[in-house]
Amino acid sequence: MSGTPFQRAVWDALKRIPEGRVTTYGDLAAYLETRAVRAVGTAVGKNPYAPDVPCHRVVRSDGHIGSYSGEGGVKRKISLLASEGVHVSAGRVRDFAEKRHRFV
DNA sequence: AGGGCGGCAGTTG
DNA sequence: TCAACTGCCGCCC
Repeated sequence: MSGTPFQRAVWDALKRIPEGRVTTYGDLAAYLETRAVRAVGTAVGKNPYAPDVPCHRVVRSDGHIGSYSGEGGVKRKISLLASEGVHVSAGRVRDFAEKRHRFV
């Protein structure tokens, strides 16, 4: 099981996000040249390579932490981000604009 | 500030 | 195989 081409494209994009940075589902969709933002979210959640593919570095376009279907849920997502220097308070990423990674 | 609809891949009946 | 529902969202009403 290695996922569909679409999922692999999403996961591959995730690996391009540097540590300590985050991106949004919208940016991900734009990078993949699709408007299927929800589909992107679904693909991210299906990621089977937990730590290797940093699915926790994907947040909402408004800076909110979003959701997390992996072990520990949102709590875990926040912990992982915190360990990289990305702090979350009140469900929001601090200095979101600065931490936001742009695919070039 | 809140709620609802929209576009798309995957999964399930 | 076909149709319908769901999902780590986003944007407009």
